[in-house]
Amino acid sequence: MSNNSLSETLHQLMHTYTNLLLEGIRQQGVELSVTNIRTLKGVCYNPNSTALSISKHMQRDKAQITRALNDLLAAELILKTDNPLDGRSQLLQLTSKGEEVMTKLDAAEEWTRQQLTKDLSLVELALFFRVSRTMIDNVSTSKTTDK
Amino acid sequence: MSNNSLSETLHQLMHTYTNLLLEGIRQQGVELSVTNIRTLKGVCYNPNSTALSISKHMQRDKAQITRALNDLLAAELILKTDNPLDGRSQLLQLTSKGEEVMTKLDAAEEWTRQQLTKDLSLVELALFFRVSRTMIDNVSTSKTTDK
DNA sequence: CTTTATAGTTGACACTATCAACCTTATTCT
DNA sequence: AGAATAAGGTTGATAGTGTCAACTATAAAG
Repeated sequence: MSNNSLSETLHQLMHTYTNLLLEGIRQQGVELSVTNIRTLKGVCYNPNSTALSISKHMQRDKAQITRALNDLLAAELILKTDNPLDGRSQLLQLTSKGEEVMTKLDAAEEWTRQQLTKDLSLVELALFFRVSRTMIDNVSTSKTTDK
Repeated sequence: MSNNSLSETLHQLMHTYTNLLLEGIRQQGVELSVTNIRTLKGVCYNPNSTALSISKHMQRDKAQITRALNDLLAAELILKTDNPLDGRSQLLQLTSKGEEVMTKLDAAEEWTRQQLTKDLSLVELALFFRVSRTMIDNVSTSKTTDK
């Protein structure tokens, strides 16, 4: 319980969330790491995604994306097809197996959300999201403008 | 920016926070990892702390604490003294150098908090903390009771 | 048609988290 | 007291995460 600093609160919240999410994912019989799951979600929700578009979208390192995509390819959850508009890149899409897994992941994520937020009103939750977004934007906007 | 799920929001918030905190810490001329910093804070804010008390307090693995304490010892930020009440454990305390570093860390953390929350009212922030705490407790209490 | 930029891959490294095995000291039980 | 068991702490191993730099290949600009 301990410290009430922003730092400790965020660390504990993240730790709690991640473990609970993994538990939900395992319950669904899926064996992917959180990073790979996020990447899969990226492919799912971004039409005509490429490795770079996902990297930018999630603000994560290209290298990490490459490796995650390799894992997803090996698990036959996604497909790469040559990008007709650019010989350097490939377009990404889910396989039908990937779609199935996404359904399970959505269920796991929803289950996790319910566990975490069971005592919270919609208003509280909405404000939580809004505050979180404000914090993120407070930093990332100033970062992108001065570069 | 992308997905509004709880998952993505938390990941982005954590990513933003951690990087900004590290930036603040580096500005203060401190070269410690976030884990070591949290451990140092644990020693600082828990009187008569031992490795185990810190481990429990922060809900982190014993092994991780041992290694963090070794780093802090090597950096001469903490001292171990034999626990007169239990020959298996040692009591931990900050050295004067450790106190100095803690002062810098507090400044860095405060700077980070200000950056992140500059557009937020005290009421919003308090609610954010309360909601976070509720989420953490929603899970950790049910975990500890059914074990 | 050379220079420069972009998409993606690979290697290396630091940090974080978790588990199991182990050693030493305390505690409990008989 | 002595054996069994538990608790504090250390170590090794392994998986996952995040970041940087170097590199290949294509594309775009001059």
